[in-house]
Amino acid sequence: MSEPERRASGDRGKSTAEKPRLDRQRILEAGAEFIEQFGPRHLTMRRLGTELGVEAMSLYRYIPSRENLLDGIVEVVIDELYQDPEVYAEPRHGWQDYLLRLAHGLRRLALAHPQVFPLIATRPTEAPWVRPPLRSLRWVESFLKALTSAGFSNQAAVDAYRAFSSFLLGHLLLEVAALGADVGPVDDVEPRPPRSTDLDDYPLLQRLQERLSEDRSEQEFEEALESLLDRLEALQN
Amino acid sequence: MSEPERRASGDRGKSTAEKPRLDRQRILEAGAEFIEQFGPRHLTMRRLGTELGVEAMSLYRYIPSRENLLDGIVEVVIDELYQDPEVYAEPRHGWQDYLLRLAHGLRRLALAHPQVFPLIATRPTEAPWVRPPLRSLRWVESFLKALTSAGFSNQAAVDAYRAFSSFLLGHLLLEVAALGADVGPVDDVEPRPPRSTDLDDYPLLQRLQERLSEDRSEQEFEEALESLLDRLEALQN
DNA sequence: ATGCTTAGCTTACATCGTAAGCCAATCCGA
DNA sequence: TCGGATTGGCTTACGATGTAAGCTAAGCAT
Repeated sequence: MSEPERRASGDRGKSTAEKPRLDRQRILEAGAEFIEQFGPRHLTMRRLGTELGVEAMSLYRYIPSRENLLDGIVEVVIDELYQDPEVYAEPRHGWQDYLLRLAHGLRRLALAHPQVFPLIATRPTEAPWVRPPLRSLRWVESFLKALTSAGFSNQAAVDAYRAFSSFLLGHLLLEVAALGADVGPVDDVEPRPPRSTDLDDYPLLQRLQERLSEDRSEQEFEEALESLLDRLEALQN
Repeated sequence: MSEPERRASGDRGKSTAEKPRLDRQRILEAGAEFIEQFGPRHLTMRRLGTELGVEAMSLYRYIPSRENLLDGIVEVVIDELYQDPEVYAEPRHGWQDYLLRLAHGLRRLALAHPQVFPLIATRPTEAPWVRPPLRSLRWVESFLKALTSAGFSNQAAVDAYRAFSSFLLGHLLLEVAALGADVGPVDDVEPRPPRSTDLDDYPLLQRLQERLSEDRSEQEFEEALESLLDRLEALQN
């Protein structure tokens, strides 16, 4: 009424626009920020709406559901790992260097987003053999490539991927929990129907899918346990 | 009206009573069972009520809130570890034996309750230095006693506790997730105000509380990472 | 008998996710 | 220039949820 037309004049958006228009990316980023500030539990459609100066239902033009919103937020945050110059950079100095960078990158990510990290760590992944927190097909492919091309057998590379995931998950989840993050059941999700993924862009994944799907949890557990005991032995006395 | 008095006659309850009366324990057990069957996401006060043949609000006479209900369920399930004869039994054959039993006991527990385990793993603990999944004061005390009396220094015992927790959490959480359990944010919780706990019964905890509260995540991470890399090196070629 | 206590029920409310439909502003082809 | 189509956000509405408040009937002790 009183306000002279807001979002005025023909110059579309780009200018000083105090209300830059809604779009999926903006929503996801706002969501990530919101969670970091208040914890996932407080992220509701209505609150995120008001945060963006908009009604809750407006979000649904860009986001099909709250579940999908959370998935999107996780993706957005994970994507930072690609922008991390310390991590991205072809494995120049051997696989150990690669794994070190990756581990440190993920730790940095977790510490930078302690509230989002539990989502990264516990939300179902797009395929059952993709394990958090290294939860994108791209990273799995990258991981397997680094190891196999360093002389690991396929099986060994897969085993390494699993061991690496378990290690990161356990340590980082406990570390952010200690920071007071809302680790605890954040939000419940139905086990997802395995969205049959397109592996065209991921040759290694395609080739190793079978092996990746095998259940070797028992052996993995026993081996890691034994190795842990060895390590602890060194602490004795 | 028509029904001739149910829960009849003076013989109080013990008999054939098809409606055995409500009490906290019974509610928690029903809750655990319910979660195991349908996943935590579907556990609502009303549904648990009907499960017990009772209105939702009746539960509140025994349970202050849903949060507390989940806590109780976790406790009930964890308590099974004490009943496990493979685990409980004073550390007869040295600390390694003790840790092996404990690890296997927890794994058994996780596999027996894949839907509850994520709660065990991610719900906030009663003190910040109690780390899931070994999340009861009793177990921490027991753990520290086993190690210190086997010659570990206090610091070493604490370090061992942390390494052990991370190991179990990572491996077991991923293992039950692979079983299709609702790992993903199950239910969100406010970080709990550290309920100042009574440590009178736990002399070691009392003595080591300071050390247990120190933040050594960086070192722990680096050491475990290095050890993991060593282990993976053996897989190469 | 009388009043107290107990255990479960009824009602009510705020908040949530989201389905359905509305409406004004913009865009586009004539 | 215009008039329909499209777009983007809003309004309303519904069922589910956790839980506060108060009720009531059965059993108890006096």
